Amino acid sequence: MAAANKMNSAEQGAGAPELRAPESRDEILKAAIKLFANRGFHETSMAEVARAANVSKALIFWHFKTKEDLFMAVLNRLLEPYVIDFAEEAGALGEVAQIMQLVELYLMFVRDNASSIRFFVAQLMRGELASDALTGPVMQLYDGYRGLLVDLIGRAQAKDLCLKDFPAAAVARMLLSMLNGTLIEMLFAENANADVASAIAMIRQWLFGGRAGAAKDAPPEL
Amino acid sequence: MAAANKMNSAEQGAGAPELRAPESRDEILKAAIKLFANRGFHETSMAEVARAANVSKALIFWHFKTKEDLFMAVLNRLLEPYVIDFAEEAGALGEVAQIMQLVELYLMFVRDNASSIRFFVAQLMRGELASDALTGPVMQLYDGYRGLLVDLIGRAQAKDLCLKDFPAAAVARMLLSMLNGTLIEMLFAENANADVASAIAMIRQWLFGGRAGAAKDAPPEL
DNA sequence: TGGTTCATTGACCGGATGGTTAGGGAATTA
DNA sequence: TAATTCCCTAACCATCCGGTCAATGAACCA
Repeated sequence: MAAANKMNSAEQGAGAPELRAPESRDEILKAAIKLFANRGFHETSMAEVARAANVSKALIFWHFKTKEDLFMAVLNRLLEPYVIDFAEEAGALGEVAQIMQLVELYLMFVRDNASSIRFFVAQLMRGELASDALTGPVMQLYDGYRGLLVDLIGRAQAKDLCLKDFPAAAVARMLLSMLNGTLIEMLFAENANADVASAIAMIRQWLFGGRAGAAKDAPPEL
Repeated sequence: MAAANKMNSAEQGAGAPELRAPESRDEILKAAIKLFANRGFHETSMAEVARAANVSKALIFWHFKTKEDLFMAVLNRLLEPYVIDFAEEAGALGEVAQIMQLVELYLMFVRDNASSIRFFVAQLMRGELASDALTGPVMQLYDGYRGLLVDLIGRAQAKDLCLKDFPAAAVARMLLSMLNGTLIEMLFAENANADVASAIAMIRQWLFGGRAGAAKDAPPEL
């Protein structure tokens, strides 16, 4: 029977579990990601996706019932790297080191996923589509991150390791504003790498300024 | 001759200098602003604009040669309040007071123009159209603001009135990141007013923390 | 061998969209 | 009054878009 030899030529790699269609579906997804990401939903036609993926338009509709289906698939594919467990990432270090590690995590994540983040923010901005399918996961991630921050900052304040002039929630909100501000700076200007280290240094100084608190046990390694 | 009685019914108000057509053009512009702002360019059809402005579609094309022409007109109209001379706004106060006034100016401006700013950011994000017509003025404004900030911070540092652990340019960049972060927080969540005062307080503490510098001569009045 | 499923396609369809055109009515001008 | 200009419209047009369909070849199954 010459078993297990379905695919025609190229290797199939680790296929997603839910689909059978060999590789065209993936080709379509890749093309759609590129097009949707830098042209948006309404500005991208199915014919363009088809052309970019070297398939017929009808095949796209065979794989995905509708254009919005395709868009949702793209969205979910792009959302995959966003499943992060921040709590797990920050080991059992001291509060100060954990906070700084979260800061670095945020910045490095932004740097490494700049293009999809730009896409998501643009998408979030104008609620045009997928407002629920996007805001859901994104907000969950965001709130988790902020929760961790508030908790850690609160504990650091209790130990007098960290700026105490404002309630932990306010400090956390401001820290997030700094991070988000740096994010959009990185998103707009393409000089990503340069000022990340500087931003980290200034945040550390702001949060733990005078205190002789925990040493710099987590070198940035950017 | 019954002079000066052209318009049919409603008062015409202060007409823009460059156009003759009585009021329909303005009606169209107003409708287009609303539609473009919260539905985007490609998602807004000329028929919709026509319906919203209570005119025929053809009239729009009589006033504006093409859809993109209309969009540019909308853009310029929305850009009008953005012609601010920051240097003039901040009078001859001390450096500290001037910096804080710039900060408040930024935040209040964002609060008062939230909707058009959201539109601009969304537009800037995805370069789909008008990338030049927008980035030009916006960047000019932004750079002017940052320039002022760098200068003032530098002078404040020289007088030992302000945080000196980092070069003025870096401090200014971080301050802008904070402001931009607060901006996007205000843009996404609609709780605008609440945390502006808090943000201002934290920025003041960050910049002029220990120093017994200039008094709070400019009450926020938010 | 013949049937069934899978993967794929070119051709087609109704609808919406940006844009045009020919014309009408009111005011101004001559 | 006649011609001209300005403002405005209904009707039209070509094009493109999302989506459907009938057909086709290849692999698998009986």
